[in-house]
Amino acid sequence: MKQVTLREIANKLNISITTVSKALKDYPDVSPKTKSLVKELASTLNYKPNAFAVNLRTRESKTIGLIIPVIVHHFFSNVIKGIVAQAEKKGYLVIILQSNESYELEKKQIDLLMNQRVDGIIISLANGTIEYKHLTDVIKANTPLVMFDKIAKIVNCSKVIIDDRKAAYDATQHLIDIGCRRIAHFRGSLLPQNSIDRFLGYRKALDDNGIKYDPSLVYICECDDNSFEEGKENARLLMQEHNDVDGIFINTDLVAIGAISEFNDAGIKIPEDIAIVGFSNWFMSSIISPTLSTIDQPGVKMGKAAFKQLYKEIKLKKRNKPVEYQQIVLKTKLIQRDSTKL
Amino acid sequence: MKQVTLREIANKLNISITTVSKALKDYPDVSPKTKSLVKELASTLNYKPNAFAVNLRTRESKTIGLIIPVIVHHFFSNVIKGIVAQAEKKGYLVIILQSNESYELEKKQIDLLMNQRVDGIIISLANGTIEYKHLTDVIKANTPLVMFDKIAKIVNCSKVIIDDRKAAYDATQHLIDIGCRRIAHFRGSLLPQNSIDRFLGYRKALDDNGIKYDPSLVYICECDDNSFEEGKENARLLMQEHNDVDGIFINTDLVAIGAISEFNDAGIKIPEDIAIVGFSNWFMSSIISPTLSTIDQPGVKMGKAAFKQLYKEIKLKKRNKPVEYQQIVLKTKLIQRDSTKL
DNA sequence: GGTTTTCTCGAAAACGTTTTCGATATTTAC
DNA sequence: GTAAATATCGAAAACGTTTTCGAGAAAACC
Repeated sequence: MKQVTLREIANKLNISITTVSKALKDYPDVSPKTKSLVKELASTLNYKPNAFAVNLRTRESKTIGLIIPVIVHHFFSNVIKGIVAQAEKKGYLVIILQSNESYELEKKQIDLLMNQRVDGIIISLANGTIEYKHLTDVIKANTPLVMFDKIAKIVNCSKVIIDDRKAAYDATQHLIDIGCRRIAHFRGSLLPQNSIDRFLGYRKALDDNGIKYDPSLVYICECDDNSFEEGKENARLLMQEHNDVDGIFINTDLVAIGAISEFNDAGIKIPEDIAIVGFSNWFMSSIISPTLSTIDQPGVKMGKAAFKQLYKEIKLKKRNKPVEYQQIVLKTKLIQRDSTKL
Repeated sequence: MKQVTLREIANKLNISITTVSKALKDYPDVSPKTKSLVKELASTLNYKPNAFAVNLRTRESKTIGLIIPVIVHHFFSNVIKGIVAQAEKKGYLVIILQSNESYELEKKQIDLLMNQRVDGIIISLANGTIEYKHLTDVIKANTPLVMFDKIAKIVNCSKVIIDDRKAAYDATQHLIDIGCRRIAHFRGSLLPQNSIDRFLGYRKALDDNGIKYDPSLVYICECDDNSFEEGKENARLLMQEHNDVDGIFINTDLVAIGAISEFNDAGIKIPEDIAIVGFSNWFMSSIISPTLSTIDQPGVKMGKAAFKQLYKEIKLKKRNKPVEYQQIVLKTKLIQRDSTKL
């Protein structure tokens, strides 16, 4: 039941702790004979180095922290999957925390992770986060930090994102390409940069095609737990207020699916009466009827890229080499399905 | 940039490290005066205890491990959320690993967590897991272990589950109650105990109501990534082979939604022609048309319960008190929606 | 006044590992 | 044969904390 230590092995072989340690790590100044003796005994005794001691001595824990706004979310859970998988490959473990979109919680969690002395932190910001001292503190403490998706441009660190503006532009352009001229937009809440950028992409596409921007065609939804209902609600409003709309670019697939459901019930034909493009390529969008055109937002890839960057910075920092922060922009692509097949 | 240590505080105040440590932890044998001096300096210097050193000394890391088959899954991500939230309340952090339904990976991950010396482990088994030595090893090593949902009955440890058999019984009974007499079952793959139990509950309900069990009415699906397609496929087969069926109990909501989609396309009316009950109460089941009756499987609650039990055992173990393993069975409930409203 | 109790404090060991540096023994070179 | 190079090992410090145990001083008791 007692754990096996270097000392134990050393005693049994009548050699020093030093030599045992070196033998196990293949130091050149240990003879092949003792090396094999040590290794054999270590494996029969099932020796496992005490991580606590190793951490203390080497000042690293082979552990990183991950803070995300919500865990139960198709995009974020894909990111988690990507990070965890990539980290495991490199021998790193991932501690997960959920900020619940709360700035206060996020601050506490950064603190928790720093106290735990994780080797690095990956974070996607809460909507409520508008100050960044807790993040710059991380950087000051020389702990690698990578932000993804919901980032703060001002903070000087590596970032992994998609080009929300371009993606939204593509989506809107697609609607225009198939003949839509009166295009509405269901956008996310005002705060996060992502929904602002998507809105800007939408406007830009209109401008570039000589379509006048009409603010009354933009509907806001909070995109929280009842996104589906918000989609229905906005669809209802839209039908009342603007029966001339022939296309909608919608911030999120779930909202789009709500809208589709409402239009289906109201007997409005998709895409003949109204064409729809969603965002994120949630797997339900290929299942709903009609299937939903959308922008593919590569969650797993994003997670992997975020960890890879963090890993690089951890390694550089360890060798006291300068790190240069990267802004990695992953490609999105439009996936055309029935909701825009005219 | 350098980290503040007890020694530093001690030197600045010309007292011993011991006294500083004691002062910060409110030991009774430190005078109020020095206590306040120490605390004040500690806070102005922004002292944070070195977790590595604390871990080494106290032999605990305030960290637990969690192994699940898949992260991107509505039920499991809810469990993660529950565990992470509850753990954070008690000052514990959670390391997450995904076994990918692979026994080999699961073994390695158990090893990883044990080497990391987590204070406890929560696990939901991979389908591929049929030997349990890696789990009994955990228990032998005196590390608290709690299994949930996909458990191994033989392994002697605490478990958090639902009564799959009863839940399936209730679902089937509900179909019978609303008048169904020829009831099919789309079950999960043969391996995991859960899908066996659900099948048994289905049979029992038939028996108790004097309905003859017909094996040809049971369809198998693997319930992996293309569950939706499996639901459609099974629905197609069912229509060909048994056009007299008037009700189906389906292992998983996503499969059920696939089936609904196929029936909708084929012009078969739900619930008039066929009534359907799903399983797990995925939020889409209240959104699909018609809305899907289902069994509510409380993921967040399960996560919380699992952590609470683990926490108890960690505390007991710390005091060298005997722990008695619990089998916690959470209540499920049938949620009636349109797919069974005749 | 002497003894006991109470208050404060600190020395030191311990947790288990890593790594530096020097010591000894052995080999090689000439 | 001696000198230099190489091969093999171990002592010891260090990482930063926690906790036991005892010491000394001050207060309380008789």
